Amino acid sequence: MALLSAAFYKRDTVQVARELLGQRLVRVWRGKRLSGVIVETEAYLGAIDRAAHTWNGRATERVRSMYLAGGHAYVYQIYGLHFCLNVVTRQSGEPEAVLIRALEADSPLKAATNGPGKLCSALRIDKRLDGESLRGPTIFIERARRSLPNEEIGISPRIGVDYAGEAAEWPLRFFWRGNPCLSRRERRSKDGA
DNA sequence: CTAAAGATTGGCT
DNA sequence: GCCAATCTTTAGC
Repeated sequence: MALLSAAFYKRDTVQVARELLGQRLVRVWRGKRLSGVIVETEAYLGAIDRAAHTWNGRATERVRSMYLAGGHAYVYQIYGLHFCLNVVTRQSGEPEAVLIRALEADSPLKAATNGPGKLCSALRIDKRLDGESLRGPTIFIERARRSLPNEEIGISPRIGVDYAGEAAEWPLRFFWRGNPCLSRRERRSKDGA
């Protein structure tokens, strides 16, 4: 399977977040291949986005890898317990990223991957992978299929960013509609979440 | 230096 | 629905 190209990641963050749906995240750990298909993502839009770690131009040590060129990993620890994996987008110096929120795990992976912390635990992703290339030997993303058609992509506000004021309402969460491995169950009501 | 919160999760009422 | 776990980062003084 072909890796997603370097150019794929250097585009508009929302576009990358949508097109990552259906592609396969692969982690090579102790000679084993741990992988799953991406079914849920969120876009984080840099300085203008109060929900993003790089809001208002923040450039602290933690977020250094968000300033790398698109196609690198940004991994951070949350609540002292969990790690979250992000795909850095756009050009170097443009600190935007896509949070990977859920996977549909490939066999023989057994652990749950329906949440950003859970998928990192299942794929053995931690701070050591922060800043790594996503076209490297230990972690990469393969094209597993064509982009999903629009009607299969659900859209909602992002999860867990209530502190972000107006940005908390922005429709920047994308998910594969009806997939059983989403971090939250898809509601059938009109709000489309 | 000190304090508070967090892009979460799992367990319990 | 509510809350604690657990610790790094960040904001504030």
